[in-house]
Amino acid sequence: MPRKKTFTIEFALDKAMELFWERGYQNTSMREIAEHLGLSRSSIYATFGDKHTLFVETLRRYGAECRAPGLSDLGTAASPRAALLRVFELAVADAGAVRQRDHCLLINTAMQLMYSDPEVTQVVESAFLEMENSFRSAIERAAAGGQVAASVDVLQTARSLLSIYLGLCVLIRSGAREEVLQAVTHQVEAMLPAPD
Amino acid sequence: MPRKKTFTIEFALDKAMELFWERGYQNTSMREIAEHLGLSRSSIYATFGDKHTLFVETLRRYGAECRAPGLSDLGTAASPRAALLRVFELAVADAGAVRQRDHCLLINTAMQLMYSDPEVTQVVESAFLEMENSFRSAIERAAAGGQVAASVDVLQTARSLLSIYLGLCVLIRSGAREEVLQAVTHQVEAMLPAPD
DNA sequence: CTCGATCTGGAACGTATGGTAAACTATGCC
DNA sequence: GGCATAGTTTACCATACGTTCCAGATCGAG
Repeated sequence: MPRKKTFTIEFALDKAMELFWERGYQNTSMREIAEHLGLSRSSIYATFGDKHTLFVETLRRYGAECRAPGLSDLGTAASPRAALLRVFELAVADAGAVRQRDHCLLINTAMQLMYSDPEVTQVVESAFLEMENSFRSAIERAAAGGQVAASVDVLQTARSLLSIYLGLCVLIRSGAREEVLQAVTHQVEAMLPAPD
Repeated sequence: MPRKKTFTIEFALDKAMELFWERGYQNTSMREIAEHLGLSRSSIYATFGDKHTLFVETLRRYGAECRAPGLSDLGTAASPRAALLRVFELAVADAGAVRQRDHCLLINTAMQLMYSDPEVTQVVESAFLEMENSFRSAIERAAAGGQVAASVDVLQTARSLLSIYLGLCVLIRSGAREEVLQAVTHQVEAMLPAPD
């Protein structure tokens, strides 16, 4: 039987993600990844094939594991409305802490690789759809629980929240001031009014 | 006196912008730009210095000339509220026509070049601020004219519209379905309610 | 027309990149 | 302890990029 790998695939993907995350696809070279990983390039090529599939793999893992902070709680939280607000507050709060690292690799990718890359396009599209659905079901639960008024259009609000969230990520990345980000979260609150 | 240039700087910037616009900074080579422009590289280098300053120049021109379609009407339109809605409707309408070309070079840039490029950062920041101000004054005028309720928080709404607009651009770029984009524009309408 | 300044085009340079081939090394079974 | 198998490494290749250099073309002034 042969030699064993000195690293796990998950470890490699996480490390690669760190670089893709803050530098983007084009700005990250395989040499940098290899160095960051403490391996030589050939090992990475032997494991993942080429840069593009490594990136897609990374993207899939990101989609499965991370996504927006707080998003995974939407389905289970006792208070769906509070959980919704928390998604936006977390984004804003983390923005102050780590400015350089964008909080949505997906958006980053959407803007960079959509030029003729159907594989990436599909991952991004389905991720956005999943976010929309998470928002939608949380709003539905909140409405059912009497936390938000029944008058809110569930689908329209879910899709608008998605748009606002994506815009928020862009603003964070571009170094927008705290007040701007706060204004957006307040607007999200206003979009989920309590029943009369 | 010497020979005259066979092209104007404005023409060159416009042509270069077309490529940067739909391909991004990293994905556009000076060779492609030269070919697209019908010139040789030396002429471009002689005129603009290097790729980075050419891009910054392009970005400044874009900021000054284009920006979001319909945005320039915000200050002068007879009906500020209609003009506001038009900004979003135009973005959605153009999305169907030319899917590949993003409708905001600035966002594209924000996501790609913010990594350690202070010059670009400043252009993007001030452009976003200007958009925010355009929204704000339009909302103020609409409120003064009785087109929207006095109860809307002007600044908060302006900043939220900015976030929604940026998110809309991301969604368009990622190939979102028409219904999603429509939902967002309807939400914008709802954010600018008529007075009771 | 001549001269000098400027522009243009193409060749060339240095570098960095994604990717590959072959040598080397460790593992587990006989 | 050999030996096959697979992982790791070193060195290399071809390519594409940003940029520069130089010869030739083109214009205006005298």
